Amino acid sequence: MPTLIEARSKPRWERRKDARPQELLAAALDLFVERGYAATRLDEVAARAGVSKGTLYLYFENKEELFKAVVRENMVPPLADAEELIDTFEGRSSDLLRLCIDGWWQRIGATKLSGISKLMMAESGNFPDVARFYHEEVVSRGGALLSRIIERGVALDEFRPVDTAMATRVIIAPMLMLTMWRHSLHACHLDPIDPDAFLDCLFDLLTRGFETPSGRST
Amino acid sequence: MPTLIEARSKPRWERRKDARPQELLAAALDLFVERGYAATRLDEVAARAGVSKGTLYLYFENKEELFKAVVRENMVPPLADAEELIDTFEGRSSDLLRLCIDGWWQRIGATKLSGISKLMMAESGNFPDVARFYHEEVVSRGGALLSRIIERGVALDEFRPVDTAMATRVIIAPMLMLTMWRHSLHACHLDPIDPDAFLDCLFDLLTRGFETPSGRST
DNA sequence: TATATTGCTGACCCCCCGGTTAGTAACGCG
DNA sequence: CGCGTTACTAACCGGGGGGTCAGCAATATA
Repeated sequence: MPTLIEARSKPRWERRKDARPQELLAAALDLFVERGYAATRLDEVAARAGVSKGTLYLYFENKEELFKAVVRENMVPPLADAEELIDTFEGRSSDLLRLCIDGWWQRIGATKLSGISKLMMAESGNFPDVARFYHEEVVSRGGALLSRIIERGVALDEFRPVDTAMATRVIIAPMLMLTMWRHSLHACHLDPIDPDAFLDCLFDLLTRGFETPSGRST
Repeated sequence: MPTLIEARSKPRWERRKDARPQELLAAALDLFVERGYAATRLDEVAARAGVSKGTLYLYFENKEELFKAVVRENMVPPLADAEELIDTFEGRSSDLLRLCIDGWWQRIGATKLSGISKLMMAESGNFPDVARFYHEEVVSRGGALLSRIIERGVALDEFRPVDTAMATRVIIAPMLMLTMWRHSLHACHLDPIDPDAFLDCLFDLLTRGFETPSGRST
């Protein structure tokens, strides 16, 4: 209950047209990650951003467009950076692979952004339009990125020749799975897992599996 | 619109107390897998089982109990069989591992049952009670099962000594991930994947990664 | 055929949520 | 200070879904 003085000094709300979109996107990211796509209430997104639901609709057409904006804002930039890295990297392919895995972990896996991957795996079936968008913007680009690393390794005779598409998936699977665990059972304090140890174990397994019979790459 | 004759010969509904639970469970399994937990409508479950929603509530307390019954009916028996197999198996541990992976694929991974795993990964965060139940009944038992195989391999000097808990997860992750793909993006006709090739690739990687320096296990 | 039993129905309650809009209050400008 | 513009709010709408229950109709029994 505001006193008369507070009521005079502070308006009930402010006009901050420029700041709203970012604040709404941040609130939306938090809630999409916490609850998933379907379970996120736009009322709540607006409230967390300090505005009413009506305001949200001034800046975003609907729930789906809000989600797309969240993805574009957060998931796409790291991908672009990784593409840049691969273009310019000089050195052993296994080092490049490790660099990308660690980079992914630091910028996505370990952050709340990983919740977006989990959300898409979980709900894409119920929202095919969103799924298609996410596949184009994120999945296919991320996959292409890993494939290039493997092909680079094979071309330079650092990796034995493998089915690139399949190897890509075998690498991605445990990484995505790690985030799934952290966002599902792990979130209920069940089955805690040490991410660094897991990634070490994975990378160890991969280098042993990919290395050419002739020369060790680690 | 039933004619008079049809109306006379066929009652509008039948009393089939014994058959209802199974039919409801089958319908529920289908819909939980198709849509997920939250998005499954009990009206629709009842309709698919050929009864009204009220009838569903005669046989199951509520949505959560219905889901638990589906899990108990479908997921638990295969686990019990696998435990039996491990108890009695005599032979190389890598063969036992492959047997269990293939068995899982045939009885769960390749069937709609895999949708239950996917569903739990996707929604356990929003339904902690269900998550706890699923963890106790399925996750912990399945993990223990794999751990026993690895420990057996290490004890018989077939596998190099590894962190059992971590190795268990590294094995399970791609398997679960395979089912996730099949139920999410794959369901939208994006990124098709060949499961057998994927499992072969995984098993190949695992045997290379686990084998002792001294003797090959394949 | 008459009666008792009970498996089953379908309408109903109540809350929730995506999306809309009439009106209001903050603020720039003269 | 007063006025016009507009960013913002709050109340509202419509459809949907979990859960309930009074009553009915299918069967068992005689």
